[in-house]
Amino acid sequence: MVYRRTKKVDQKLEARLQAIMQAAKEEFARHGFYGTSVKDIARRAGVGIGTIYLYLRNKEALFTALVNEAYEMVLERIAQARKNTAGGRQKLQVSMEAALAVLQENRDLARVMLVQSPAGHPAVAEQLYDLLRRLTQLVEEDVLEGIQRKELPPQDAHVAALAFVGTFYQVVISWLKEGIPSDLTLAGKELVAYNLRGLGYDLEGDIGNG
Amino acid sequence: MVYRRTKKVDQKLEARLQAIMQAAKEEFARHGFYGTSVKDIARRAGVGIGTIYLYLRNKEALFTALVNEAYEMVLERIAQARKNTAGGRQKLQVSMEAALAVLQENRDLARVMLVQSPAGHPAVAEQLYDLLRRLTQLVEEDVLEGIQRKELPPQDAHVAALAFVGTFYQVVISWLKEGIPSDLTLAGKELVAYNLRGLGYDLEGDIGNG
Amino acid sequence: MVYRRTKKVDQKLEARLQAIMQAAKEEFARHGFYGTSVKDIARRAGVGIGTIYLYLRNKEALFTALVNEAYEMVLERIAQARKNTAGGRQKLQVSMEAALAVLQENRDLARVMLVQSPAGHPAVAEQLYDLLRRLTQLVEEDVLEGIQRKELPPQDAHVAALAFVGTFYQVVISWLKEGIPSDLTLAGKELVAYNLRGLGYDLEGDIGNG
Amino acid sequence: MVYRRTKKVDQKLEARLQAIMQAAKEEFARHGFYGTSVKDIARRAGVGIGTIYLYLRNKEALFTALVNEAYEMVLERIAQARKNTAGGRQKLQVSMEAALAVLQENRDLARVMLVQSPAGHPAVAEQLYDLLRRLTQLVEEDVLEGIQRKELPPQDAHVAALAFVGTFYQVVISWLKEGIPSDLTLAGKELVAYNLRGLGYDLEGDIGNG
DNA sequence: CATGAATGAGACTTCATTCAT
DNA sequence: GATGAATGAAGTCTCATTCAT
Repeated sequence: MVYRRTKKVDQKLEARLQAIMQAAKEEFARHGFYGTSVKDIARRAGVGIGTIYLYLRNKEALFTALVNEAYEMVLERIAQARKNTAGGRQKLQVSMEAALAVLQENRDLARVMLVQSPAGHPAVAEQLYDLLRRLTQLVEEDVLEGIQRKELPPQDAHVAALAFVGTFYQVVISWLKEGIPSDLTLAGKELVAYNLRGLGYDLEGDIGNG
Repeated sequence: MVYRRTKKVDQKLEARLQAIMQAAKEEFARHGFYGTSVKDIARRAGVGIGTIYLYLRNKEALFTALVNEAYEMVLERIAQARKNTAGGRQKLQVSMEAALAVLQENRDLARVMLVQSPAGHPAVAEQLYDLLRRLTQLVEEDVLEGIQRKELPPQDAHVAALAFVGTFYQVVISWLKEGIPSDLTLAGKELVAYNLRGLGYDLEGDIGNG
Repeated sequence: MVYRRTKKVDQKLEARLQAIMQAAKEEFARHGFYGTSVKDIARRAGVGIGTIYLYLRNKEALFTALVNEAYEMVLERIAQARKNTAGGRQKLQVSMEAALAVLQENRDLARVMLVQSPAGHPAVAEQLYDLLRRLTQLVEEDVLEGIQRKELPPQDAHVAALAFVGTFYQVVISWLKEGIPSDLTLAGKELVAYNLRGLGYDLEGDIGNG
Repeated sequence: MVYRRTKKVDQKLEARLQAIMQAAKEEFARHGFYGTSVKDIARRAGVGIGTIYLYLRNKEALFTALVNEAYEMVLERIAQARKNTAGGRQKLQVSMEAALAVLQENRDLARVMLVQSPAGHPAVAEQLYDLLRRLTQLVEEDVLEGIQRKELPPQDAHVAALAFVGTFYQVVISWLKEGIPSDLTLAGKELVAYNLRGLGYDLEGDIGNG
């Protein structure tokens, strides 16, 4: 009798993987990479230790997978938002809002990626920096475009982009660690203004129109 | 003659402590807290393992001491700079310049504190956040003062302060990890402009005067 | 089929725990607490080092468990013997015999408890003294009863009880360390006579009847 | 100029050795062999660590020396007492009293020898057993003599001697650890009676005459 | 003679990963 | 597929002993 991979079996496997990922997310978010043992994750996921190794190569791969999940989630959400938007300034604005929204919706994942990630294996930390690099690049392109169109004064676009991303990073970290600001979306409005001003956009009379 | 604590002996002890701290700084900067073993540090410092424990209580204390060194260096340098300066905007400007200068002069220490610190024991990571908190508070006070004096438009001073600090954090991280911008002091000029604009200062005609 | 806790598995686990306890018993009996490393025990038990920590919290717990085992064995055996006996003198007599019998049957355990125990952690040494205290108290009660019934002359019951217990302690130690007397049970007969006389019982014509 | 070993120098050396021995006595008495570090002893003696090694080969030798001191003190005191005494029974009696007296006068030393000694290196523990062996032998000879003279009933003299010594051992341990009996000399009277009766001496009308 | 800084062997313990069931 | 008992490498830290000062 041949073993047949039925849809039901597939679903069960998928569910199990999700349970593991969810458990890992919660444990890593709270105790970091080194403070979390594989046993902890297995217990929380309600599976055996060995089972985890059926789904993930090792502990580092598990951590990497989570960071990657957050990574792609953020980028995709931003891409989605930009697709339906035209104009450098608008693009920047919707990007910021999208990023904050997705992080607010996935607090544990955000914590893993932004707070705990640097604590993991260097290779894992690299992922976070890669994300920040891509975000920075995105912003840099918009800034360059703005400069070209004379919407923005001449400036070092790379430094500006880093500063831009940095404002978000810091606010999100504070939100994750201190709970302040309590509402990321609200704080986002302020951030948008800060950064657009910072870049040199003329906001006369239209703050908050976005 | 009995063993006497001569000036020469004292110097040697001090030198040895410095050798250990320096070795630790380099190892931690490169491999992080968990990626560095006490043995590694001992070897690099050219001392026995046990020797390290004559100077520091344990591995965590060694790490803490380094972060603390950076911490105090940064704060003191900023305090010094502010002491001889009047005016909210000027104070912010010299603070930024002082912070960047001291970090540029102590790259390994900066790396330990900013990049590797979150990876250490939670207690150690807390130190970094404490520094960032204090810097944020400093900025927040200046911002509030600016708003009161009508030099700045009304805004959420806390979010603004976080954003302000975030721009520096991100630029410094990039400098530490990518080497870009290559010159922190130069980038500082851009950052100053970005943040003063972001806060809402009117920079007409005087960008770069600081 | 999933991993199931079958009877066979349980037996194996129990056997392994016993192997570890037995190995520890032998090593501790010969080399004491500080003279025995966990590695030694693991090697003798034929298991990995880490395995020991699956069964016992740490080295001290392993030692404590052994002393406790001996402790309870002795007390239970004495309680058993006294349950079926009436009369102060008879109770003392069967207690002595029971104690000697159980020690003779568990030589390594006796060695761990009586010879090596004081060498372990202070907390562990305390267990031995606790046992001796309880035995002394038991005897003291019997002595007081005998005095009340005028079967014994007035005397310091506590000192008498200590002396009583001391005779056994010393003989057992000699047996453990020198092998003399070779037969504890036989020596017991002499000890019984010695102590009953010492306490002041009138043994005229009935020595050895017990 | 030749260095001359004056009496004054000799005295100073002797005093230093005594300070070390005294410090060691106190530390070992309280914390045992493994619980006491050479540094502890040096600090208490008010000398440098290295100085200890000028007087004693190593830590074990220091401990051994102390046990030996107690050892010889006890034996010598007993010998002294027996020298001026005739008669088996009297000899036993004065021996007991001498032993208790010397222990009472040297509580720390007693603690090192009786309580902490088994905790030290096996070689050190051996010394204690050696002392007990010699005491036992002494008693055994007296008992044999008593039997020969028909002052004592026939019995296993070795077991009797062990029992005899054991009563003292236990009472002294209790005194050292619990402080009960509070007065060793007083308890000694009871012990003497216990043991003489235990051996089979006829004490009619003369208890306490010794 | 005296000192105490320096050393490193060795002890305990943890935990990621494997594999027989 | 699923499990968790078993493993042992590797890490941190202690402390008896040495030796330059």
